[in-house]
Amino acid sequence: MDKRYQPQLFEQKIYKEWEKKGLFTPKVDKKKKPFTILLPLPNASDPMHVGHVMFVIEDIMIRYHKMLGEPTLWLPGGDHAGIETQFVFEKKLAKKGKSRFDYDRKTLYRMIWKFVEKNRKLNMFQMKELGFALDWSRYHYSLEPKIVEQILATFKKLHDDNLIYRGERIVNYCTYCGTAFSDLEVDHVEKDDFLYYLDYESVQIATTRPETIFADVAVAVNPKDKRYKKLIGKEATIPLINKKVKIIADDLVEKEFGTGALKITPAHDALDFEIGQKHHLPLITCIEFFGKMINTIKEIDGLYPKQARKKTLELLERSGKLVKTEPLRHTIGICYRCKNIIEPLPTSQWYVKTKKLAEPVIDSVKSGDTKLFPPRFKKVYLDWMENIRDWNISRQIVWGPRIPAWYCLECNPEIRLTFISKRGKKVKGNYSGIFSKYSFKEIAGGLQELSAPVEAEYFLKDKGECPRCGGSDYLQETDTFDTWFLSGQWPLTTLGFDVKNPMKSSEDFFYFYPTSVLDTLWDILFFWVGRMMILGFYLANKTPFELIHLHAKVVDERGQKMSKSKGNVANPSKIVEKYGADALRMALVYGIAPASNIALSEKKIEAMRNFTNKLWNASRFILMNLESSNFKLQTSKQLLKVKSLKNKDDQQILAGLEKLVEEVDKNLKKYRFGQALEKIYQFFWHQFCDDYLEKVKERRAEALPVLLEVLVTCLKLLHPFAPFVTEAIYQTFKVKLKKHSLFKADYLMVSVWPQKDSG
RNA sequence: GGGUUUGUAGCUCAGUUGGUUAGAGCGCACGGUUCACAUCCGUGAGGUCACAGGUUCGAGUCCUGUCAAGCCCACCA
Repeated sequence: MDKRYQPQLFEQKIYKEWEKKGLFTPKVDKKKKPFTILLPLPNASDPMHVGHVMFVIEDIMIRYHKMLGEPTLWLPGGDHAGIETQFVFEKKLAKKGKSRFDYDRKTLYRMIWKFVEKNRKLNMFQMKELGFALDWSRYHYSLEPKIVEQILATFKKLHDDNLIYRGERIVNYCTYCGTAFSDLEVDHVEKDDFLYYLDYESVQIATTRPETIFADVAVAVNPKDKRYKKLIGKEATIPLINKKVKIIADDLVEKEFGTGALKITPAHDALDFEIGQKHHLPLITCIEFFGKMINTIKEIDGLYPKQARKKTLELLERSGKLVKTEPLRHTIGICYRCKNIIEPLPTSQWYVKTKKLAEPVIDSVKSGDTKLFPPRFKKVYLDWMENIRDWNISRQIVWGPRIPAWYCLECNPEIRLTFISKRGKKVKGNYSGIFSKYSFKEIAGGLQELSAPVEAEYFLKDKGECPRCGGSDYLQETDTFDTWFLSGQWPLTTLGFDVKNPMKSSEDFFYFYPTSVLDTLWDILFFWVGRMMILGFYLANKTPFELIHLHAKVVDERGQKMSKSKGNVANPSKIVEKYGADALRMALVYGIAPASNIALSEKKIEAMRNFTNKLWNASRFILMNLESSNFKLQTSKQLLKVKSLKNKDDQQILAGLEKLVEEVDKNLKKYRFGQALEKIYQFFWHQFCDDYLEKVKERRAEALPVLLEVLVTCLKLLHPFAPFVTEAIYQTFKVKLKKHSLFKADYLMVSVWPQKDSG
């Protein structure tokens, strides 16, 4: 053995061997209950970052259960990650001076596909690099045909069950990304802004968005507000355009805020939209989808809202309608991806009715059929489920499967189309306005986007003709599915569930579903876990997992979240290269409490690297003694039964070992991985090396059985945390002690977990 | 506004159901090259466990309040 442990010499070699021997693939034994975890599928848009290394917690559980002799499956996958990926790709395009608008959707899709394939392979390599005991023979990708086929069937089923509808309402629209977002995808930030008091003649209103006055359709006051009682039903006048609107009463209006009178702009504010619906007010738009002003006045039209605000204020001031300006700190919604301000806009989107679907989920969590760890998340999870809103599943991007609905253009002439013509010219307009100039083939070939009015008729099956008029000029919806619609069915699709005919699902499904543990970052508890449960119950009538285990976020030394923009993202491959995978793995686990943030520092990784070296050298010491003594290497009969040893030190260390086994076991069962590792570290380094090993130097030969017993037991306990170095040492010993009972298993990875009474 | 978590050594954090002198890693001080390891070994300094009350024979650990920080949720224009 070398003087130092050099991970580079062993890691890849050992991983390949494990893989070759099929150790990652569970042996299905119907008499035994399997232990199953689905890997939270990494986004194929990006290489993995250090946060992903937290999957090591899953690896620890998997390896532990494998050593307990359970059929153990850890199923890997890759996610096409719709918006995320398209966003990353568009940034790449931008560097080349291009944008998504330069390509028709087929071309763009193909380009992204190619880009993603590269990253998918990189992701797989990185997971192997970290030693993850994933069953690669069951790997799935969210865009593979079988998976997509299933999720389309789910859409159909939801539709047949009347749980899908199209709705026109205010959505969170990012004019930069060009798509709507669900409420979950909107970040909120505090911003110092101003509150402007405007003179509407009969009444004064206060607003932060003076540029939207052109789309006002009413002014609302609280019915209990004495100041305005007399004005209800009267009129107010919008400045600059001198338009008269009604003053209405609604208790959603806060009396205390501003003047207590609220201008109602249903097209550009969610609250206003709600009030507008209630009072049957019209919808006037003054900001279009690319973020520019329309339907205003000639000084403003065509400007972006920011400039428009400035200009509007200027004009208001000049006309004496700007009464006063107050500073105001409030929160605004921004796009979680590009950080631009979210524009609430009215659009038609596809929704899933979620209220009913959430009921069995709530029951399951309440009754404890599905548990959460740490348990404190139960409350917030239930809270979200109980107040769930309908789920907008449509996204206006190309990257992902399109919603399987078709529109006949003849039957829906008001459909708005955007496409690139044969001559490479971008064309926009309603079908009714352009059908005479462009053939259907030309439109379909260069199609970028279509936008159908909410009342448009669609059909679900691509039959070859419109079921209504029999025509063949129809186009598929260009909206794609929200990524979570696909990954929300991950436990079902990857295990071979058959949506159309559940009884015909694959054997894997019946054996492994529900899975044992779902471990993930709490960031996506609602995004992902919530949807998986909803769809799991809806389709399979069972929870997808028995336990939801939430792990922590990795932050830098100063407690800052790792993000690219901060430039503090650590590259796991680089760390592995420098310190070894085991060191990185242990650095993320050692001394952490469940679901609290983890500050990763280079010092800590170094400390863990030193620990792997300590293991290595203690082993080297034992091996050297083994070789220099008269120890018969090939037989186990020569060994004394460790239990019969009389020496006090021996007894003490063995008692300590027994206690350690018990404690590690207890901690692992309670998901206290940090504690478990700390216990092993302390025992091995200080009790075993510093103390016992030093003491027995004078009677090495005699102590050999004890040394071996303690070493192998520690290797086993440590294996889930540091699989490589432990396996490397085990193999080194195995070569010398082939027949020894401690080295029966071909690989430490599949050896038997230490039992309490084994000493 | 509602919810939730955290506040323990210079730094990053453990401390499981309340039980003897409160722990680790890193850092710091001093001392060690002997045949496992300088990625090492030994010795040591350093904490009124945020603050104030309470329960208890006994509290870092349970309860109440205060202060501070973080996170999540929410339609304050």
